[in-house]
Amino acid sequence: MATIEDVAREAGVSISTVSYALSGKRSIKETTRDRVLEAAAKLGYLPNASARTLAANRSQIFAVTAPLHPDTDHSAHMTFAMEVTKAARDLDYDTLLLVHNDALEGMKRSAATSLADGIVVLDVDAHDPRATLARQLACPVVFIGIPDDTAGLVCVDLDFEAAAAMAIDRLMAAGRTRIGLISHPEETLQRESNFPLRFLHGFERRVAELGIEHVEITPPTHRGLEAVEQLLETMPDVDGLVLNTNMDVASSVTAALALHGRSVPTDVSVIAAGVTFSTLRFPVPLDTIPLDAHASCSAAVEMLARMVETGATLPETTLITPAYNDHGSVAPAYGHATIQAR
Amino acid sequence: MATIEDVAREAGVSISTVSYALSGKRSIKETTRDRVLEAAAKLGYLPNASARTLAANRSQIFAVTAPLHPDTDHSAHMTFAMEVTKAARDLDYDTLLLVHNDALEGMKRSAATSLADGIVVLDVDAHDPRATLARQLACPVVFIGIPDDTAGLVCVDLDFEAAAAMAIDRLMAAGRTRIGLISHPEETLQRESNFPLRFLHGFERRVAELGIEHVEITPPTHRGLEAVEQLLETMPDVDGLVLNTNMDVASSVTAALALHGRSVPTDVSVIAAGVTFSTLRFPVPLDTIPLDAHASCSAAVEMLARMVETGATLPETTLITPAYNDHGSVAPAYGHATIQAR
DNA sequence: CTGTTAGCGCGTTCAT
DNA sequence: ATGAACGCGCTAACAG
Repeated sequence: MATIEDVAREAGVSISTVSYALSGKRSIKETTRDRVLEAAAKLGYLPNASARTLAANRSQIFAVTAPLHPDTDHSAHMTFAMEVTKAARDLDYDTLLLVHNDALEGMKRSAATSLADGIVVLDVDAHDPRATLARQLACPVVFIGIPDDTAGLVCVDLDFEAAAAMAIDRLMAAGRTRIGLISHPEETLQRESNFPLRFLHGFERRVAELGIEHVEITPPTHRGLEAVEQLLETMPDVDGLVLNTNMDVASSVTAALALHGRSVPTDVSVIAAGVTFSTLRFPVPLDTIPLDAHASCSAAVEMLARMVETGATLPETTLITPAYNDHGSVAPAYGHATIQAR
Repeated sequence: MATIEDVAREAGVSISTVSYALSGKRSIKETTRDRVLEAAAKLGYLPNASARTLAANRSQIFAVTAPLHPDTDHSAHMTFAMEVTKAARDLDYDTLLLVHNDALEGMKRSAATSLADGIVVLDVDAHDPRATLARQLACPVVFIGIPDDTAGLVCVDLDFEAAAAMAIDRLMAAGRTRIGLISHPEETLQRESNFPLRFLHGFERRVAELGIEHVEITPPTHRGLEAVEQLLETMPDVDGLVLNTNMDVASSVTAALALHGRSVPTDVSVIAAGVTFSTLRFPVPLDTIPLDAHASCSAAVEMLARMVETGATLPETTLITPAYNDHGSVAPAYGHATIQAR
């Protein structure tokens, strides 16, 4: 590969002129800059990554820890990893993938060896050991997801509690007063994956505030039919349903309800909330309060870059306000005046 | 962070002694080595990644290009990315994720800047532009998957043609003579994703050799029910079925068949072939010819490491022999003597 | 068996 | 506006 020296010789200038011409960190006369740029293009010059890192004390690499659990929703997982990577590239960073059994050691290693300039933590549990570690590391860390104790951490995520409340309010506004929630499987809650818990809390708080009849289902598996049957057993006259589940469950709920004589949205109005997938291709599309991976990831990555580049200290927690996408799966209850929900 | 010089001072030896004591690249007296190791541990010393890379001309990083298409099976995709990363860690390499819109440019960049020592290419198409690029790069590249033109490339993958033949032979051995194949959706074949094509070829060649009645379904969507209905329309008396699909389709096939009065394995014997998922938790587990991500990825990564470390030139194509996992979804046809299939 | 030292390629300070 | 030179932290060739 061509080195900066080759470019300097080709352009008939000194090494530092090349460096500055390319980085723009100080002004270079128009004509000489052009000559340098031309020479660099001609030689296909790209600065050696490690030399640049060593000299600048910056690797332009973020490490990403994304543990894979048996109950992990691969699709959501992949979406987040990809969105982080894309957002990072936009800011001229590459991303290093840290795997599960290497999560803690990997974080330490990439910080201690200056492999990475910053770390992105995905799929956060309530008592995530990576939170403890992050507090000890000199290296900037951003969590996409929110552990119970956020002291000294920088976290970004959808406001799941607000999303749950929003779902309930929408159903209420349509006159739905017997509301079910199908949540993530027991296994996921057991390990204290935190966003389903936060959604649950938001749900419970809002139904308590409003004094609504409700029931929560945490199915033992990721199967929609079982969940619906369990729901109907507990609350046969359910008329509003909130889904905080993966796509498999959500996509089969309408059919499962039909199997038991309930139509969507007339008998049961349904909202999918805090989900990464689109329901537009479902036989019956569902109103959705999206978990927007792009929004979370680009916000997180931008914060991380700012911490790395300016040494900024950022607010502990950034909650993303939920949005509502109406696809017609919520209808006024029989005899209920239509209320403009907003 | 502590540097190698700190360790040298702490241990009372020279810098190079520390380097050699830690790398083991030349013999050091037992007692001094111990002193060095102790000092390093005490200071929590880890060599600076970029300094090491610059000096050794080796980054211990592999780049992984894993494009995400609209029809991508996220689960399989994630599995492969993770397996590559794990296998790489086992050999002391980290992995850098290259995203789709950055695939070609990312490969060039990570090679030209010496960011990566090698590149792993996933999800290979028949006419993959990354193949052309790989031939021009000085950097070692391994394909997990096989493009049409493998000249000058190193490729590893399951022998999908043999897997298809094996599936047919098993069904034949059970006296099944009217065989259906449910393949990947049209969209996937359109973009010439190569492993479904290779499976199709293997299937077609084998049925031609044996003169078997057969039908191939490439469903427009990823839905099992439609695929089965299409199959039964074309071949109502199908008695053997090969599934080269994603998990969603495979998991719903048994129910779809039941809906149309066919039982597994009696009426229709079923084999899932070239699939990454397990069918053990299906209501009716299926005989499986697995696409073993772990096997492919660790083989590929080991080859890549060998190319990087020894400069070895490796055979173009390594096909992994398919295995057969019997779970009872293939039964002898009525009136057919049981034949020992092996 | 161990120490000395010359780079690896680039960013940046200090001169000019 | 430009150039010379130092140093980032480490590996490996060379010298003993």
